[in-house]
Amino acid sequence: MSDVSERAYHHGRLRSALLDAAMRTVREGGVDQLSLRELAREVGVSHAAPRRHFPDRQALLDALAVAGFERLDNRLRTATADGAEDFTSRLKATVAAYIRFATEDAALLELMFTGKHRPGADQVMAAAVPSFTLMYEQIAQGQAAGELAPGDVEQLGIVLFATMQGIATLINGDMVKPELLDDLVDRAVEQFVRGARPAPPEMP
Amino acid sequence: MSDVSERAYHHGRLRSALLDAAMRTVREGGVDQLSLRELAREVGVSHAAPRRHFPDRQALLDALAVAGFERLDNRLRTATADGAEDFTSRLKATVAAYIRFATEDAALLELMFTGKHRPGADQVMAAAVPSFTLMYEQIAQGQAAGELAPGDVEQLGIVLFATMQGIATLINGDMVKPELLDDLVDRAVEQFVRGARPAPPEMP
DNA sequence: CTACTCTGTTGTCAATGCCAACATCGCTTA
DNA sequence: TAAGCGATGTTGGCATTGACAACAGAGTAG
Repeated sequence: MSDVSERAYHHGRLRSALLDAAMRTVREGGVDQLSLRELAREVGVSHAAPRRHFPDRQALLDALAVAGFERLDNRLRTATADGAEDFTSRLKATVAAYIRFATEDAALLELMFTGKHRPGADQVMAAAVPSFTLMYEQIAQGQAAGELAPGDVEQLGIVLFATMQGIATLINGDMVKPELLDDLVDRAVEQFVRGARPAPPEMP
Repeated sequence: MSDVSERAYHHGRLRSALLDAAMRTVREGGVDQLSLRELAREVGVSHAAPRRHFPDRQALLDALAVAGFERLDNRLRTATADGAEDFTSRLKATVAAYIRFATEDAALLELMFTGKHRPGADQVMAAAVPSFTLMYEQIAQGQAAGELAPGDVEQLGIVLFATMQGIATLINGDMVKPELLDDLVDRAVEQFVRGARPAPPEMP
């Protein structure tokens, strides 16, 4: 308790302060921009202080990635919860939320998925699980509602997730004109649903 | 003319030698591993020599990305050409080739798509065009063959490309078990084709 | 032969990540 | 309460790196 901060020869909140500052830097300037020493300066500690909380730079990046996945998961879940009851609409809401996150926090997303997690980044992988699970759940619901054909939920979910991630990468990498984005998302979802829906179309 | 190298106070092939060595390093150790000075040492020139060919580190990375896209495009085209005549099979061959490239050269792929291209990386973007075009062509052929419904070729192609790229990212990021890969690719393609095929199924 | 331009070399600088030795705070325990 | 101790910061230092400036060799054109 005490947002007085500023003082405290032991700072008290160094770890989270570092994470906050790092998050800001990464969002603004990208991962390469991030320097432990500069970070220490911003927070007002000595250049070796961060070492007590993050053994090396990579550890900080991993922690950032984990935090990123938590934020992403929150975004996805609220978007999903707020979405319409209609299956496809809700799915679109989820995907749209993902893409929004991805474009707003491009550098963070890159950090999250990029192979920068050296072995031992189990935490990073684990942090991604909830969001994957959310996709699986949505797929399962779609199947239960008869909108999707029954089948391996995981595989389907991964394909959908991959498509989202891929679109984000393409947009962030300037390989696709941003104007196309909205249509692209709609189309991708529709196309996904159409490709996975039950076989027999109709029979009036 | 003269693979003698070793001598030549002016080396003669410095630029391509640097690119080769850099490509090797990136493939083996990742982008972060790449150091201009180390590179110069490997090639046997002074630490400032690379500067004559690449103004800064980023320029080297961009050049590497361009070279990467060229390699990717070659792989895709030979795979496509060698593929069966059947539309779906050929598409699968293309996608499989993409994924193979992506998993074998994970670090390179990352370099290619990652937003590391600061403004002015028109070359990088341009280098990606041929591969996108290949996808568009395939889509168009599928439509001509009646396997896909007519519609915007670009949007469809981008969705497919994104799906490939996304799967690659997920695999390279260890977010998906490698055992799933083959099934995943097959499923993704089939699902794509099913989702984009002409509406009226049959009418006996 | 001279001047000019590539291409490569030497020397230097500031910044960075990591490490070791030292300092300080707060909590535990006798 | 006081000694002790571990967690948290600090100072100083080292090797590496990317970038830059000044210089040198080598080929070329006049």
